[in-house]
Amino acid sequence: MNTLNDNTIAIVDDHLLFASSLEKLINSFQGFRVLFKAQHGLDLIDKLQNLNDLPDIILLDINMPVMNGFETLKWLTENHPTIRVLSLSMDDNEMYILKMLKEGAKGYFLKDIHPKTLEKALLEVMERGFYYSELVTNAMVNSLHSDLPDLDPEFNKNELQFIKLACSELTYKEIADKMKLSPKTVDGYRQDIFKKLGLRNRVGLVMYALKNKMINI
Amino acid sequence: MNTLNDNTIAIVDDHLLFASSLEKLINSFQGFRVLFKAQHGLDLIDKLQNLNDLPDIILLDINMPVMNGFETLKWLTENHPTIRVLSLSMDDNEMYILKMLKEGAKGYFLKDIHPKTLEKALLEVMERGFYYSELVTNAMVNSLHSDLPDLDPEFNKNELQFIKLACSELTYKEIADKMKLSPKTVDGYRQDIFKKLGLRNRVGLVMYALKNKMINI
DNA sequence: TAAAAAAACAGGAAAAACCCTGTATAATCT
DNA sequence: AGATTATACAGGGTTTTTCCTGTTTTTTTA
Repeated sequence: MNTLNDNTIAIVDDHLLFASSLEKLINSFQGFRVLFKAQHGLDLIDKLQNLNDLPDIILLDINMPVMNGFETLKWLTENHPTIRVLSLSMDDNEMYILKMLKEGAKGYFLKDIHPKTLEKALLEVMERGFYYSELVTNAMVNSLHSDLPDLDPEFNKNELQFIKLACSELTYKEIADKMKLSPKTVDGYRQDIFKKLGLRNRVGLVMYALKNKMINI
Repeated sequence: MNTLNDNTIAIVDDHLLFASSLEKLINSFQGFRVLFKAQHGLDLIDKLQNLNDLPDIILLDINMPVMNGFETLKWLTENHPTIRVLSLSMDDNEMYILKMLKEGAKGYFLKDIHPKTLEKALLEVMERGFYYSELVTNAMVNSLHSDLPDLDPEFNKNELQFIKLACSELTYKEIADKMKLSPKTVDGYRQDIFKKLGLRNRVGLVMYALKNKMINI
């Protein structure tokens, strides 16, 4: 085991138990070694800046506190475009997959894959630069013939707050009170958002917000 | 390392990568060794019946396909009450914690705990029979002064189907059509369920269903 | 099989959600 | 400064949801 020539890996995941365990697994792969672990995006940025050694590959979780996988990936492609980022999530949500690929991820895996698959993927990413599982290619193909609504619509602060409050049992009138706005204004937000996202009613909005992790359960 | 006297552990988790990694971690703990892994409850039952050796401890995930953690724990307490079951989840949802403890779990951990904590917990469970983290004791204390609605209300088939459909963009009339029932009957379901769960409106029902994993996002 | 319980269904009414169109005001740009 | 654009807000109507109180029908149980 030539430690010097090993490909180095960083793990970014808030589940310490998972990260620590995965570290052991990866260190048991020939030719790979975990350089460091981080709990979330900010932690990663901090560690990248205080270390003089960059990892070859970053395994990046999506759901994390403080700074999530999307934001982190965006930062990485801007600041360290040479590092290959593989997304490692529990969610097979197609929107997630497409969003991460669009941002420049070199692969997307579910946490239920077999260790051997991960090993193969790591090797392939080092050789070819990417690894697209069937999950990923399917998502890409599907995205071609289904016209999904706007992949990443923008919401301003008020709209975001409205969406959060709309996912509670508050009536729109109560939401308007909380936001110190007229009920009519709030109704305007609702209408704009419904049109932007192609929704029929409030339940659709709640499901949308959940799918896109705009709120936590 | 006396393999014969090691305490044995079974891991039940559908995330193969996590399970395999955790296995390596636990095998590195002194005095513990992973006997086998299962992907979900049914798989566990199968393996318990085909092996002549029972594990001392089972680490049980909650969110799993086929047979989830709640159902699995119920089966275990009925069929193998001597096995100590520790719940290992990503959700700090208080309802989850209480439900699992009520069913007889000897502990409840989040996946973001430190490996050392897990090791300590495993040791303590073997010595004292249980390990209650701060998370768990807090949940228990809170449950004393807040009168949560019915911890585990029962729903019949129609109610369950109604709840699932209510989490979509369908109107109640459309739901009634789908269920081949009168809209008034469906409205009766709604009213009963709202009262049973203390809900104000449909969004509340959607959030309830999500918190209790009655539907998937 | 008669009584009790549960499930299906109704009438009717108030509240909330939904939808369209239009105006005043504030912010931004040329 | 004047034009453009975005934001806040209104009027007013339709649909859906929510809620209350019943009756009829079916199923369960004694």
